[in-house]
Amino acid sequence: MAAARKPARTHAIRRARAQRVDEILVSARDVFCEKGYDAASVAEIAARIGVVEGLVYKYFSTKRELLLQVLERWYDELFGDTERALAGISDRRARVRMLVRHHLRAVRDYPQLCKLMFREVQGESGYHGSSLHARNRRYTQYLVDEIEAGQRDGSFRADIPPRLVRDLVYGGIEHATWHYLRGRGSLDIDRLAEQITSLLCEGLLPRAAAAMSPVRNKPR
Amino acid sequence: MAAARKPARTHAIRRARAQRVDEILVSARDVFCEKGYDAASVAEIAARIGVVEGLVYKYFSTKRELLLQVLERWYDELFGDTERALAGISDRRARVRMLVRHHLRAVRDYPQLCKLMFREVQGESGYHGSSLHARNRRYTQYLVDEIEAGQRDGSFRADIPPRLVRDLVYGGIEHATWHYLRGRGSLDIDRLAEQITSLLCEGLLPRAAAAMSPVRNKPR
Amino acid sequence: MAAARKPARTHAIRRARAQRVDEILVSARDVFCEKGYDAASVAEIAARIGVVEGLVYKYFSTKRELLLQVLERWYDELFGDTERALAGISDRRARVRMLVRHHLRAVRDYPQLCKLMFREVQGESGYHGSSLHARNRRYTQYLVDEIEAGQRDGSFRADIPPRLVRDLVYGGIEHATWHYLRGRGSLDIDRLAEQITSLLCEGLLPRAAAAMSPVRNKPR
Amino acid sequence: MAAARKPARTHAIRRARAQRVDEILVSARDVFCEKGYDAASVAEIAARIGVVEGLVYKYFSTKRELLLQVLERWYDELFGDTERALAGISDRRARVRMLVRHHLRAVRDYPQLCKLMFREVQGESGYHGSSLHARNRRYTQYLVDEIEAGQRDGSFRADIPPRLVRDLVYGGIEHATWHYLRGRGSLDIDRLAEQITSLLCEGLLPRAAAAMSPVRNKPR
DNA sequence: AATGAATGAGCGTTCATTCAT
DNA sequence: AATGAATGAACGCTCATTCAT
Repeated sequence: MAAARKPARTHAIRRARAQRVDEILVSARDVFCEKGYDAASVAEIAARIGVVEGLVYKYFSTKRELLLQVLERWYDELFGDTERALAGISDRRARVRMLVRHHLRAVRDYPQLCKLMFREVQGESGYHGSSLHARNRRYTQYLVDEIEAGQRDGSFRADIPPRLVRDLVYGGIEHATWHYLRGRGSLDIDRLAEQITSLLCEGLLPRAAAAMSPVRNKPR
Repeated sequence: MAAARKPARTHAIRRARAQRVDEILVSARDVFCEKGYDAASVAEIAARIGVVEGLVYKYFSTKRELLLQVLERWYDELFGDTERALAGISDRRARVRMLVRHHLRAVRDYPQLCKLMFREVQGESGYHGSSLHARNRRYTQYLVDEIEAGQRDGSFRADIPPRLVRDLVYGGIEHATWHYLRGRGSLDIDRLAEQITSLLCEGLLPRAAAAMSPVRNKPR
Repeated sequence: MAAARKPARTHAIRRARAQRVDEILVSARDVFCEKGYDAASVAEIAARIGVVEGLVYKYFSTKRELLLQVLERWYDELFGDTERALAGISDRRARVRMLVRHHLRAVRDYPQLCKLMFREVQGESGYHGSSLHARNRRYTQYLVDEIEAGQRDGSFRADIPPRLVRDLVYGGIEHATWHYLRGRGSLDIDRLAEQITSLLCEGLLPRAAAAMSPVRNKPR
Repeated sequence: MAAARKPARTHAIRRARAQRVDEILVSARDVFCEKGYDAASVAEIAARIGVVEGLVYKYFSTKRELLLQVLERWYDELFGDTERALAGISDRRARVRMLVRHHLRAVRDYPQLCKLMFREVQGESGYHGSSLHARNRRYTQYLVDEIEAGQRDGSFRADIPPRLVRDLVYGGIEHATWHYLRGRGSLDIDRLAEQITSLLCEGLLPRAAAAMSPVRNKPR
């Protein structure tokens, strides 16, 4: 009888375990977002879900591991969103705008997670080649792919490295969001997405088109 | 009552106040850059110049004050460079390129100082209105001024907020530098400056000109 | 980012929370009494019970909190003693003598706790209205009540503020104990209690009685 | 010529030295009073008179020495005041009242100096037998002498140790002043002096007089 | 699976004191 | 006589991590 029940029990345990992991990750995300990595304490992460510090270490070997998994989960959510959003859009510029818009939304919703990525994880030893790194590359690759495709079919000029465009977009959004969030204005995502897309896409027009109206500087 | 403190015995080489302050600031800049603010310890900053922790506090009231002054010095150096570089250039696009180029150089030399500004200082209470804030505004204002002047004389389209351009430039450079420094390629500052300038300036062309050649997306 | 902390290896004997709290409070009381508040170090309080500094902070948020709780416990012990001692005594003078006697004993046993109250706690911001303040009021009120009752029923003169009597008793005992403890004589509590009581109660005779035999000073 | 000037110069130097000592002691008294001993820093004491920490150590070997000398000076001032005040008063009770009144004034004017004596100095090793101890004994002896004289000539009962009276007075005043200073009421020195004197002196009536009207306690 | 007592290393900061100049 | 640079030993407090129960 005991043998017969085993699979069910194992399954239940596995489910319980998964739930705990979820709980902890949600709590960790909240605390990391509110306080940043250093100021967040494992004690608080545990306390918020009514458990004890030690238990967290049953599921995650270190505080850092916890941070990494929080961020991995976040990327995994973003992937789904992004792919659903791109589906059915074929116009290049519209696709770019959609990617920009999605990232803006992501940053608005969890600005701190972005910060954590950039502040605490990237560039630390061990990041390069990690599964988080892979997710980050995959995430930003959507935009790079779009630019490259445009360059291949001639709708974008080819003398700008696609990765530079990616950096301007993600770096720019980081700064822009920061300023808006801390500043007086609210963040108008659609407007901002259009402005960024417009600015970059028109800058990316092939020279032939751009050459027709060179920048003429007035004397100062 | 506090226990009586015991006397000092051996002394490091005496230095004039200003020299020590300089030494400490240089050491602090190095350590902050290598480890970030939190992980940097005042003890290490002191040890690197063969001095005892307490002495640092004779010249700087807190660790944070030390960070702030490191950053202020950095800005002060940048101002001189920037103004010398702009002098004598009147062509708008050349001025923009120069600003981009200078910032690229600054970030390449001390990529972490940017990060410190962005991560540790901006948005913390007390930053707004501080002399560091003033320096930061002044520094980033160079570019904003250039864009606004272009918008006023009609050489730049007016439907893009100048501050967005600034954010794309500074945020983008931060990401680009970061990627290049950590990645495989070396950083070709002149080339990168030209690419960024070209991309943005052409994206900033007045609509009338741009409207003549709308982006036509090829089907994927 | 903070450097990773290294693990613990050897552990002191585990104790139930309440027991540890007790142990710590006893140790704290001893060290505070021996050295005073400032010179007492949390490290020593911990070391005396074979425990590490940090553990103290698991149970008490600050050193000051520790002091406060030591004093609260002391008052709580005193209340029990005092009330048991007063029960069944109805003679006013006997009640006063009992209160004096009890305080003398308290001060003899822990002369420094009085001092700590008076020096470190009273008059500090946050004391007024605290639970320690409440205990202090309750404790000294016993005597004030007795004096007031005597004034109401005419057995004590009414032109002396009861609080002055209280101050003379508690302040006087503090000094007297101090001198005796540090001086040559031992502290004969019963005798001293009788002397103080006699001195004050007879000084509290209604004017009518005292007026009959005014103090006649001999010329010097 | 140089030889001839020597005495004058020596004298000038001695004067200058004495002035410095005075300056430092005044500054030290102020800072000790404002902050207490531990919280006072030698740096601040020096800064207030526009000199440098090191100079203080030219004149006083330690911070503690500074405290001791501040207190000695204070006692020396009090002696003069007290003796001038007592001169010409022969009535015993009036003399007691005057002593009480003078101490009340001293405590009102420099309550912190009293505190320092009691908190930081008395009972510390080295106090016993020190010149400060001598001054303290001399100061409180005035009152003890008065009581003893009264006991000798029969105007005070002899079964109360004069030192107990002294402790009640000085301890009581400490508490009373503390309460009044921190409390709502202002300190009416003359009234308080009269109340204390009256309470104690009438309590000190020879048994014969007091025995005529024993305290009759009403049943509670 | 969960608890929670315990560790230990570290950090920012203060300050009495010394001594070269 | 005066300066002020430098020391060094604490101290209060925090927290990731371990492990007995």
